[in-house]
Amino acid sequence: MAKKTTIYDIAKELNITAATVSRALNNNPKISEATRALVLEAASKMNYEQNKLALALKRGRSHNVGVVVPRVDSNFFGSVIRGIEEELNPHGYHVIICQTHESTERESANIETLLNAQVDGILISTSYTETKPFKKVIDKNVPLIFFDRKLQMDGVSSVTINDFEGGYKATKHLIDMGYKRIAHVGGDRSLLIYKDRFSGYKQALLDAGLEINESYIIETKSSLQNGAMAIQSLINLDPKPNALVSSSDFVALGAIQELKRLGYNVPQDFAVVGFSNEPFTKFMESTISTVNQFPLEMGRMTAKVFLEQIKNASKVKIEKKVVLDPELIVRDSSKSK
Amino acid sequence: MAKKTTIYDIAKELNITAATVSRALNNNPKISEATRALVLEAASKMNYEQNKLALALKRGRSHNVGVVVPRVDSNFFGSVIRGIEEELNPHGYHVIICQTHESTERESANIETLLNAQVDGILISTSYTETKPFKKVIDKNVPLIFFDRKLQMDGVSSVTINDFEGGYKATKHLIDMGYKRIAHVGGDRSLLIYKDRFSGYKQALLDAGLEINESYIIETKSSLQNGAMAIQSLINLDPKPNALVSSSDFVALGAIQELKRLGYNVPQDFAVVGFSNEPFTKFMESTISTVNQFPLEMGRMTAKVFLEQIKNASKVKIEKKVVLDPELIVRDSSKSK
DNA sequence: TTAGGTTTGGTAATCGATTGCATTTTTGCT
DNA sequence: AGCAAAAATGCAATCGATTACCAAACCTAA
Repeated sequence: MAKKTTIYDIAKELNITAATVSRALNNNPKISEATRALVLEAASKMNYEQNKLALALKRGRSHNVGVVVPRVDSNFFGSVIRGIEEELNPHGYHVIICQTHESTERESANIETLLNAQVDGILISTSYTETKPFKKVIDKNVPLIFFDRKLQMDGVSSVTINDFEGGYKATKHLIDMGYKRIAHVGGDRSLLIYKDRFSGYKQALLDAGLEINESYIIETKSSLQNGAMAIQSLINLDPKPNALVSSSDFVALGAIQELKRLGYNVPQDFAVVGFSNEPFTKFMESTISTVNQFPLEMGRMTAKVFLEQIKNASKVKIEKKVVLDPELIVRDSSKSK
Repeated sequence: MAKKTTIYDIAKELNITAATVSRALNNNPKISEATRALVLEAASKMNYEQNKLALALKRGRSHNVGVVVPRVDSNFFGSVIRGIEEELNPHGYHVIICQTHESTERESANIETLLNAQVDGILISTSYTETKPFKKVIDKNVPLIFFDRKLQMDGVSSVTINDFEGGYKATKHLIDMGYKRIAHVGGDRSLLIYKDRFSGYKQALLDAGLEINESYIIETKSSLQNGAMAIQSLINLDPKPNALVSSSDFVALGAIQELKRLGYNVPQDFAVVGFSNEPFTKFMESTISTVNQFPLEMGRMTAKVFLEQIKNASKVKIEKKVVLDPELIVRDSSKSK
């Protein structure tokens, strides 16, 4: 039940004022070495520790930053958070995590609570498609940074990967391997990341002089089951596709499993490329080609952009767009025809 | 740059005192309905929001809890954190995450910073084997709860799974399937979880009247590579084992891959059971038997124990040990002989 | 000796909210 | 109308630290 010692306790002990104690502890040059030594000794003897809450109230900075993600139990977001943490901790910042489960209501609620917890910044991978909910953050002058799933807002920085390039590379790779009837199974295209990956897919086809077959294009949520279902409908088309670019590793895996169940050989009869480089894609017996989004780097970079923004708080608002380059990882599921 | 409005601003606006405003906002019955209405209206008009920092300083409670884990980018800890979050958020608590990377120095540093960030509790999966670093937390009267990787400390609650039972069930399952020469590849046994899993393994053998072969027992860190290496050494023994219980899914996978590379059939020639139910274990073409630790429930339960502890803060210290029952999940890697 | 400069340390306001106690206003009752 | 009880609000301290401004004490040089 040790009552915490404050600078007042130390002051009383030494018959000086709290102001002196504070200055001594903060290496203020207006304090003589003699008293400083006394204070430091008393402080350590009394197990003094600065109360960060009081400091935060005085300074108006909590040294906490909020991170909002759809979920924390996926490798991608887990790694991003890890990157953010590793970059921010050494600077004395703590990371407060919130999950939205892709619900915009929850996302709003999370932002709300983070704001009045007085966080020094909000790093978010949003599920919103409109900027309205973020106006308030801007108004309060709280640094806001998007990562992965961003929105286009003036004066707001973001760290993303080039999703267009990711979609393009994956598709071009399949084309280069000789596949010509390439399907696309992607996520909700009202989200920029999915829209961009899709655009990359289309562009790659166009650049190769291949035509875009609307019936080859499926929009669905990321899950094994939806991957299987996608195959079921694609396989009935005439001519049926012989390759698939997905914006999700889970869809890719579901598709591969279904293809095998139906007796197709992957990649000979049907090639598949996923997206995100989830761990299981390289653990499979027959590994899955995918696109690496460098989540650790994304997290680190997001944190760096935040720190930069904090430093220049007084100056003009800066808008920084960092776009990481995705890496195509070719594995068994698309290796040869 | 909207300067935040405080209760003083509202007070000035209405020509009353801040005390009245505070009471009105807190539904204190000493305030007349008339003024309360006025205050509420002014508050919403002026976009008032309570400054939690000031509140925290006054109350001595920050409504933040610290969660310390080896890492956040694994499915197991990610899920535990998710469970904690989901349970704690509705009660107004925020979760501050720290990673230790299994380093005890980092763990100490994390505890230190959490303490002077004035967290209301620390939930931790420790890498320590001694209780000394936690004395300070106890002294400061900050609720401390261990989960998964715990230490035995008087008056400290914990939420774990029955690791002994997990090891026992996995081993007994292999025995029931007819395997008699069962090896064990586990983690550092100075950590309780690994020691217990190992004990379960031994007990299952003893109960079945099988003898314990010391050369079948390997202690190593969790990784694919170490799994492969374990197989390399086990396979040279005479008589060579024909099954393996591991305390890690990664070791199990590494072992399976190496076995296949060497031409063995899994599970006919050699059965394998892992531990933790990592996602990839069920995504593989040939799935991996494992032990489910119910991480989401573990997280939720840990949070509940914390909330309970907070509520009874004034009363005697309570020590609550929650032990979840692990579930053996039988899959391809051990299904038949 | 004295005006003026340096050190060193103290005083008191501030950050934003809560709350025990005192005071004022209102109400109710005779 | 008079007055005690009840209701509504104000005053000021508190949580723990920082810091602008002020005030001693000491020193220096003419």
